[in-house]
Amino acid sequence: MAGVNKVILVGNLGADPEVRNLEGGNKVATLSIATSENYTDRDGNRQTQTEWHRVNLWNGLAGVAEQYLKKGSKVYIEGRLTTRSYEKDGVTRYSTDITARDMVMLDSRQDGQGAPYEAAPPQGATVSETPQAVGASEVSNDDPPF
Amino acid sequence: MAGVNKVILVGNLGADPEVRNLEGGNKVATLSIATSENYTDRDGNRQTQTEWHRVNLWNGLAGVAEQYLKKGSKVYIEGRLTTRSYEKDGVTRYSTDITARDMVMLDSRQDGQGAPYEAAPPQGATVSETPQAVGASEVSNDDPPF
Amino acid sequence: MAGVNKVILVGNLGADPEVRNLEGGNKVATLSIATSENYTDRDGNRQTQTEWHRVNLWNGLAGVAEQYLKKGSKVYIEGRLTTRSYEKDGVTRYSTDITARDMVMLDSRQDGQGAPYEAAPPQGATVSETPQAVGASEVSNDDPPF
Amino acid sequence: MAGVNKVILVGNLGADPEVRNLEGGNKVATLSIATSENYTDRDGNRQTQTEWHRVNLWNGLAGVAEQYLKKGSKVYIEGRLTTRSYEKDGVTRYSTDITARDMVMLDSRQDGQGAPYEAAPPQGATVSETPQAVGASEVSNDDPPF
DNA sequence: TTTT
DNA sequence: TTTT
Repeated sequence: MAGVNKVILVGNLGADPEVRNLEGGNKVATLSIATSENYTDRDGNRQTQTEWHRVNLWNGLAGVAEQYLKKGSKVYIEGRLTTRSYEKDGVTRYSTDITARDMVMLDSRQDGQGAPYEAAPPQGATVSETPQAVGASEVSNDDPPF
Repeated sequence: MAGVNKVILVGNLGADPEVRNLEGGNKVATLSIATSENYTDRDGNRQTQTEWHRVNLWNGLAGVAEQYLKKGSKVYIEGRLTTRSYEKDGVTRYSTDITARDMVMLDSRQDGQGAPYEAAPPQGATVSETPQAVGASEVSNDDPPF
Repeated sequence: MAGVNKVILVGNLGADPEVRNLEGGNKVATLSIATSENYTDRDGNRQTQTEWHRVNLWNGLAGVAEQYLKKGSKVYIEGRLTTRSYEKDGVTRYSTDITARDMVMLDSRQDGQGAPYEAAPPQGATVSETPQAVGASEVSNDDPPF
Repeated sequence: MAGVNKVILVGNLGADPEVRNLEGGNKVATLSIATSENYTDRDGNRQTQTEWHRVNLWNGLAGVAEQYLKKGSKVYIEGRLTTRSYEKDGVTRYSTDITARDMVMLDSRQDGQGAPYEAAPPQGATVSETPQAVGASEVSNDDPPF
């Protein structure tokens, strides 16, 4: 029954995050992320192909995105595919998004012009929806690593 | 500019593969794959959430899918997300698919009723769009491992 | 500073799990997993290359491994690389293991000879070290999906 | 038989790449990459845990590493685990490395002091051991995407 | 040491 | 539409 549904992206935000505070007290941030691949076409010319992805982050991750990400930011995202259906103009339509489970910010702090992030975390800070206490890597101690 | 666009799925086919032979000589197989996750809801009841994924396989991979996969087959898929737009009834609509890069068949041969596959490859046979010659794992020899 | 350290395996157990109950109350199961790749060498002969991996599972995952896995079982493992050093005969030696974060069992129930698992979970049951409540896939409700 | 053996890293080089040109004409570059995770220990203190990984890149990838990477560079690596054994002082020892299949450079060009890269590719350029021609994302054309 |  |  169970399976694996995993997406891994490294790309840049095409716009600032859109953040919504929902009635039930949850927060969701939506990112539009471009992943580009370079390749050489059959005529030998270099081409770039870009895909755009809608990524939803919830609560803790949404707060970090709201605070630290902006248009142009580079991020690593791990999540899962979720397709939802909705009615529009009497037609059923589908939208496929990525729900993030982990995010790593990949921009250098020092690359900013000015001081865009007041309380910026260290470059590359990892944020998980479900924070994990990571113990020592020794198998022989009595401490689980997750 | 370049980035990462990766999808990893383990799930079951909801139907037999749909195979099309294109005019240019290419072959494409489309799979409908379900990935299911079990969880306990806030009332303590076990629930299953299923996502459905459209996966396109090309040429070599398509041929293997056509020959060996059927409704119910369990597979591992690695690929990338591709969103295309199309017009329907004068409205632009979007469809997000997965283009497969690698596939591993996860069914045992012996689970079949009868002998569905005349020339079945070993269970779990890996098929790549771009077959790789894998050398010895010794770093010290003069042989690259890919 | 933060980064990504991820391992994904699909392979078979070379032996039954080794389970230890530690003094602090933790349980650890160690799996020896083979991943095999087929390729054609430069002389055109089919070859198989097998890598062996040591995988450690903790507590909840260890219990599931102890109960349901055995020599020959096929599993999907997601985890991270952990290298530890130890002294042996006055020499510092290193061992690189994988610490599992998720496991999916890939064997069919019906492939058993007899009834090896009294209370076997559904085929492909996913077990996580940190169980996740997964909500609906609707973005528009007020329910976070993780 | 076949399986999956995949490693994904995002981390920084602890030293400049070590490059060797082998007798058979192959080139190999070895990277030492740190992946760090932040967590809160049971006393509520923030801790960082760092793992170090040995990554081997061959030929084309090795050339790119040699030319563009240096101590401190941030990279995304995808590859597979390879364990080799060797004799030292009459004892069999094991070493587990990662053989890279893809690399994405994650540093901004503009972060350099001076002009370290004469012919630097765009930031985040992806390099694969086996370059892939990536076609259009339209399923309906006759062009395979890999 | 697995699997086919 | 799958799987258990």
